[in-house]
Amino acid sequence: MQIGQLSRETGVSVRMLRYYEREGLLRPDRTHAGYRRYNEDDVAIVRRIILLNGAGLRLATIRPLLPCDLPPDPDFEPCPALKASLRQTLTALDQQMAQLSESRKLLASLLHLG
Amino acid sequence: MQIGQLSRETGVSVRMLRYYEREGLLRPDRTHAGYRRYNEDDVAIVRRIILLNGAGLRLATIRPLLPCDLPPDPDFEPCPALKASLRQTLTALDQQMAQLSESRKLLASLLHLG
DNA sequence: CTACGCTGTGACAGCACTGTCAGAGTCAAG
DNA sequence: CTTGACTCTGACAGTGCTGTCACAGCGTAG
Repeated sequence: MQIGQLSRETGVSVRMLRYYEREGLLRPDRTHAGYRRYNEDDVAIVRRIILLNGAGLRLATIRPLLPCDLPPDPDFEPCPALKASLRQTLTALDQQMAQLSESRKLLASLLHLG
Repeated sequence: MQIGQLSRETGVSVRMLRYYEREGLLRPDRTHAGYRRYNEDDVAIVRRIILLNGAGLRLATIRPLLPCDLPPDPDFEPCPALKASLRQTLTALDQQMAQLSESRKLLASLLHLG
């Protein structure tokens, strides 16, 4: 499929899909005319990007974990450095969730919602 | 206290404390020489900013809820518009927590942590 | 062939946040 | 008075993300 369709299927703007590629998160084939061609794996990748990026991870953080654990490679084993980085990301995520929970509490109290 | 001490006490850079003021989140008094003077309430406000901003709320979102519910005004009642906005923020926070939880799950699975 | 919609690239701009630097005033200690 | 730490303002820069615009090529339908 070409970029417009991928955009419609994922809700990500064409602009951002090209940006993802520039940042090394997508590597679509090209037609002879230079048009990007995406496949279903790319749809899955974009959904994963949306998920992770929406959780506050930056694209550079997401990049190394994109080829992981997709259908073709369920037993993917990240290299030690990546695993360490993942653990760190996980810890940061936990901290952020705790902070979010605190914020939620504060907001709820402002609304007298207990 | 002056800005340097507030910075040390909160861990927020002097630069950002001035930025908070510019954005209307802080309103310190000034000495005759123009130096900003902060009090203990300001420390509490900055901590609140850190909490909310760290949870992804932007400063403009935080601004209207800062004078709320601080020691001097435990029975603060936000105006209807603000309450609506708070509810909206709360919903967004819940969504973000759900997303964070999903992301966490994904990351954990990549680490084979169940 | 023409028209229209899609795609390509590159540039410019904006937001929210953050750092740094320059030039000048303030103030307490020696 | 001099020194050194602190403060003031304003400007410039950079990051990460996002939109928009201009100009050009592609490709299909009429």
